[in-house]
Amino acid sequence: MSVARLLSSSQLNTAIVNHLDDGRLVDAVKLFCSNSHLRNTASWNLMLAGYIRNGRPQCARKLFDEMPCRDIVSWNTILSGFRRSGDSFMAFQHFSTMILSGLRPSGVTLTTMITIFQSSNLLVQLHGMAIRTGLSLNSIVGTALVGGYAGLRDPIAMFQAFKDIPIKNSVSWTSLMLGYMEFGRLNDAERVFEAMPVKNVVSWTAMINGCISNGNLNAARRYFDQMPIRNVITWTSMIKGYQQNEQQVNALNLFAEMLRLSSVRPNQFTYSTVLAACAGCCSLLFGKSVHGQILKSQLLWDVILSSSLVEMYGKCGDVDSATQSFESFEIRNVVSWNSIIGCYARHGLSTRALEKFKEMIQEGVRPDDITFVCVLMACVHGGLVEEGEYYLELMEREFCIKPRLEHYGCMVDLLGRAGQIDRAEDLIKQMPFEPDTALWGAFLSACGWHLNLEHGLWAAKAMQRLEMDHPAIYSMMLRVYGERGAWRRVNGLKEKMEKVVVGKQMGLSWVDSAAS
DNA sequence: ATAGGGTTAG
Repeated sequence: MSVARLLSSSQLNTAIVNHLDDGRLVDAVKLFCSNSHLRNTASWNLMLAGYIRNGRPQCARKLFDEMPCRDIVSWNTILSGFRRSGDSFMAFQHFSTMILSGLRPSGVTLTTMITIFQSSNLLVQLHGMAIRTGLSLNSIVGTALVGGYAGLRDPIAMFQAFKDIPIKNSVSWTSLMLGYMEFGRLNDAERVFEAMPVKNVVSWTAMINGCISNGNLNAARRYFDQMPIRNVITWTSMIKGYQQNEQQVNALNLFAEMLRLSSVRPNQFTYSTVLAACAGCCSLLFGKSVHGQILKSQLLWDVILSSSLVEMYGKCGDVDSATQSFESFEIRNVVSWNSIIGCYARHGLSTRALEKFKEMIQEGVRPDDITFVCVLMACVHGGLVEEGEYYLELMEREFCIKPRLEHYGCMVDLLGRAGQIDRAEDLIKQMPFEPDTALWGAFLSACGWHLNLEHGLWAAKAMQRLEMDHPAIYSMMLRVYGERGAWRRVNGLKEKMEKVVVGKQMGLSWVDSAAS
């Protein structure tokens, strides 16, 4: 760093801005500290914003408390910091202090507060304050109110807030459209979109995402094809739309089309979506090629992108590459750990999965509910009944995670496979959830495997009452009756099977389908 | 210097 002598406040501030824009927070701090004689309020505000932009809310607060004098920008900046860190209580407290100190809120203040307290009753108070101070005439404040009332699930107030915006631009229109999308009112959203005088890429993309979140993939694709200009966010949204609707091949085709026919280049967001699509259809070939593309593109491996890669290799059955990827990334979080533990669990490497879990705890990463699904899955595949019971108890006692239906499902599977049908049934009876089809299926398979007619029938009847169906019902019964030589009942069941299961997905293996 | 609309993982 050069040590040129700074002569004025504006020189100091320009130098701070340059450092912050280059992401050199430390240098900005040094400059700020070593030039205390040149500091003005703007210098303090710049540092405040710098800390917040770099995700250091605690430093920002300390600086804010030490400031000799605070102007409206200082208050607005610290409020935006509380928004970033999701601390609405502190935001409210500081806002009150500011008002009580006699400082008048600006449009920025109200906009920030509105976005923090959208979907809270405080919104109405803020709206009132905006009207009293005349700040509701500010288009940005008005647009924030539209989003706020959407969050409050009040379509009438939302539309009124929109009408009250004196000069509506495409941001205001898009907010209104998104509001209707959130209400599931696709027709109203489309009407607003049609009426929008100027549409840009963002409005089009918002429209596409709205269609997707309302489950209308075809409409989304129509808008996608219709729009004049698509950017990387548009492409990623559409690809993600296919991916989350289990249309992995369409997702991958669209990605290929993006590379081939457009000049838009993928980013981290695109790649993590595409990797999820590869994982979803177990396409190791495509996944490896995407991995190569990412390496060539020199993109940064953020924690999301890297865990998508681990997940892709894990789901595509390449355990070694999953391991290698996981170990090679410095930044890891719960999701990355879950991906690798889940990978080992799925592939029957129970010991390795449980070792990874212990390693994760040692590294101080806090497990979540999904971690324990993976851990229990590992116990199921290894037949580790005692370990499973231990972890089920551990998750609640040590980590305050209440077992969900999925965890109970694993336990039923675990006990059932071990032949402890009675205990599995006890667990079903005492758990605080209604069993789903998957859980009954696991239980029934266990009954079939262990020739336990009594419990199997109990489960089959329960499923019938709930109008659930599962191939395991029939295979269990076939097994049980067949084993007992009750061939007449087997034949009856086969007829029933044909009636009930025809047209639905049967539990046929590839060999069965080829044989028939 | 601070504010409003669109994208990512299990």
